[in-house]
Amino acid sequence: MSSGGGRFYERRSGEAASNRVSRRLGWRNALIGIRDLARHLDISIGTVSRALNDRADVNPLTRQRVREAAAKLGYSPNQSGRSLRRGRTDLVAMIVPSGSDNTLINTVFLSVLDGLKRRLGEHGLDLAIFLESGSDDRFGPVRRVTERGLADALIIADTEGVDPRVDYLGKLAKPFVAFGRTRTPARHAWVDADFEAAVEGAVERLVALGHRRIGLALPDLRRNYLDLVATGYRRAMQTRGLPVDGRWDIRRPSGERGGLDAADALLGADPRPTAVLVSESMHAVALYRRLNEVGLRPGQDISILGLLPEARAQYLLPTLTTYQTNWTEVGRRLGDAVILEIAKTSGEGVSQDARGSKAPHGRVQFKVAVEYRPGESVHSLPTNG
Amino acid sequence: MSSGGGRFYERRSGEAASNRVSRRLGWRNALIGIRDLARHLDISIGTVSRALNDRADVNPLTRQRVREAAAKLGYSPNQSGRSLRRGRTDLVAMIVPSGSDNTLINTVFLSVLDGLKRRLGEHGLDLAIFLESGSDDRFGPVRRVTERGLADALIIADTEGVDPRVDYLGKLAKPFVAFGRTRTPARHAWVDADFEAAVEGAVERLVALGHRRIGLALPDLRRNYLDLVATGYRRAMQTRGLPVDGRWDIRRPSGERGGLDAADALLGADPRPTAVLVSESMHAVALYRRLNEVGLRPGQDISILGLLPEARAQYLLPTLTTYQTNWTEVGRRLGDAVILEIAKTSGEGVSQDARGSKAPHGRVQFKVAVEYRPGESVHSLPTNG
DNA sequence: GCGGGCACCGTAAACGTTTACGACGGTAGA
DNA sequence: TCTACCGTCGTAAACGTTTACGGTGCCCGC
Repeated sequence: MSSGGGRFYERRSGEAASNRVSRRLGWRNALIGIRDLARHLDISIGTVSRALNDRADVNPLTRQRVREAAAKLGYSPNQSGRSLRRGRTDLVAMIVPSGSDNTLINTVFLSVLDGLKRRLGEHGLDLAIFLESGSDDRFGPVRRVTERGLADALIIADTEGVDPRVDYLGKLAKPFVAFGRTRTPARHAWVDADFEAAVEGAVERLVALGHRRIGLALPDLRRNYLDLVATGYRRAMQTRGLPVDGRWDIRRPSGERGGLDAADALLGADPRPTAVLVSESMHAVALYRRLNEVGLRPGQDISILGLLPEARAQYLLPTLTTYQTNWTEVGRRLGDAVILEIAKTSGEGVSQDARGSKAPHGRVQFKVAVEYRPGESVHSLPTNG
Repeated sequence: MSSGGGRFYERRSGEAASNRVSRRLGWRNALIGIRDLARHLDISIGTVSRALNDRADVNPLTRQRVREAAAKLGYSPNQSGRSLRRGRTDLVAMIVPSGSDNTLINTVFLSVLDGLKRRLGEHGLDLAIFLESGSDDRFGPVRRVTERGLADALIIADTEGVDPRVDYLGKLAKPFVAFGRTRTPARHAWVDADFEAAVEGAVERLVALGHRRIGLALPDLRRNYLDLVATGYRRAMQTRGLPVDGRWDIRRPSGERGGLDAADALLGADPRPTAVLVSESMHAVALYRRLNEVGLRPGQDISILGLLPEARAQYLLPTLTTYQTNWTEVGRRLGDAVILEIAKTSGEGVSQDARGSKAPHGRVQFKVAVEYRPGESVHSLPTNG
């Protein structure tokens, strides 16, 4: 019964099927296909497929037999065949900028991936990473993935204020989620950190400690979240009637060199700020270094407050006070949003006439909370400062 | 001519083909298939495929026409169909451990990815990331990828001394490259950093500065490269007739807590080492912190030398002297190795009888060089120390 | 005893490509 | 003029799966 001669429907093309497995190229121990499994069980491949896909019209006993045989022989459906037939790949593509310039994604990548991958896995989705080849062409991977049908949905990271990728994907009605907001008028799904809350909280906290001259040093990259931070900062200052001075509100190139420039600018300002908000790790490092050189101590002579992705705050001494985000949570939210987007479009396609009761049309737009992480780099001023 | 009525071979199934595009689920603006392109050009799909795949037996003029039409209509072959037919997916899977525990891969991930992705891209390969679900099951993703035929080759990261994944993949003759060596007797392809050279160079340099009591603090993770560092350290010490003391040669848990433990152990040893090698960022941070607390200064009272992945050495003050690796180069080497492995197995399958002249059977086994990055955390001892 | 319905399962047609094979027309050599 | 050959292209069969459809028994109720 286990490997006896088959029934008519398999003998018909027996001579071809017998060596079909061994004909697969490049495999010493060839993988087993659904045909092999069906032959082994003396059952049609249709039934095998239905059994494994938990369809209703299959004998529970048969289902059990098929399951056990599949486990024993190590059968698992070939993804290419399945994708071709079902029209979806069970793959989610994440588009990330390449290079080691200090962008947001670069510092928090693995944490986000962790939460994201876990959430996707619960829904049978895999994750593929596509790197952009440089800052020049942010468009190639997105087009490649959509045109070749490589993935069911995309996640685009490191969004800019106007990001051609969201227009493209929106026009194609391809499911996607942006990791970071944009200023695009069309509503699209995104997940982001609550930068406004971070900068508002930072200013509030410093003001409570007696600071009035608060500076802000940002990298001069074209990223939407940097604009959010900048405008949030100005609003927080103006709301409290605090001076907004162009000499304290600066943008310098990314990396250590730019950080040193920023430090020089801030320390050279007259009057100079008593506290500085930074958003990039290397800027913080450079600032510490300059302060050290001129004999000033963070948290004693001047306050430094890290704004966002600073998981590396602990490397600095004295410890950097910072607002951080739970990036794993961001990953999970991204996963949820992607799953929802996929469900929405596939649902629309299936029940196109039942348009009244279609899935909720709202798009996930979620700001993940920031949390205050006290360090040693903030000090209080005399109240009559 | 552009969109006129077709020839007989397309009219035959015209009524079915006419709405084939619109039947694809979930797409508002449906993608274009090879059939659409062929109909548009009034050419058979076989010729279109041959033209796009640069086969010889197609009129150069036709090839040109097809190319232009494909570009104009934005056609790109569907990857599922192509994979199914050709038996390969043009995808390389990289298996990485999840979690944010401080493993090697975690600190250098994006840099490696950068070089790797670029090299793969040159050969038309894409990269997918698969995260392991935890430290318990390092096996699931590997099996999933191979059984479902998700990728043409795998890269497994963070190898252990005996790694079941290499046995499994070796037995299946599935192309793979290990990011990190193993102690498996069977020869397999790997790319790794030259840890031996790093530790040898570190000891040599410290000895030249007059140090004799040199300590080593490693995380107690089960990773092969840590064993390499440990044995390399002992050999380097013994070769020079230097004492190897169990109190200076310690393993502590990963992370800051373990680093503080390590610092306490090293500083409490009597006599205590005058120099310490560390391999993990958080250990270095913790060591700095403890030294700071007890009033000792790195590079003045004790030498600290970072061994490997410390791209974050610049965050510490005084700067951490370190041996670093060009991780982008590692990524490139990984890419080369993967490409070679793929070529080898597919070549074997095609010309199986021409076994005498098969592709070179050697496997890439490459140690990427380490380079010395001077910092401020190393000092010299009086020669009669 | 017969018809209807149900549970289960086999059949075959897709999905979008690639590619072995053969066909056709034209050219050159005998 | 016939044959051989070459360049070019259409035909159709794969690749491995899913799924609509129909068919076979069987039971139940009339």
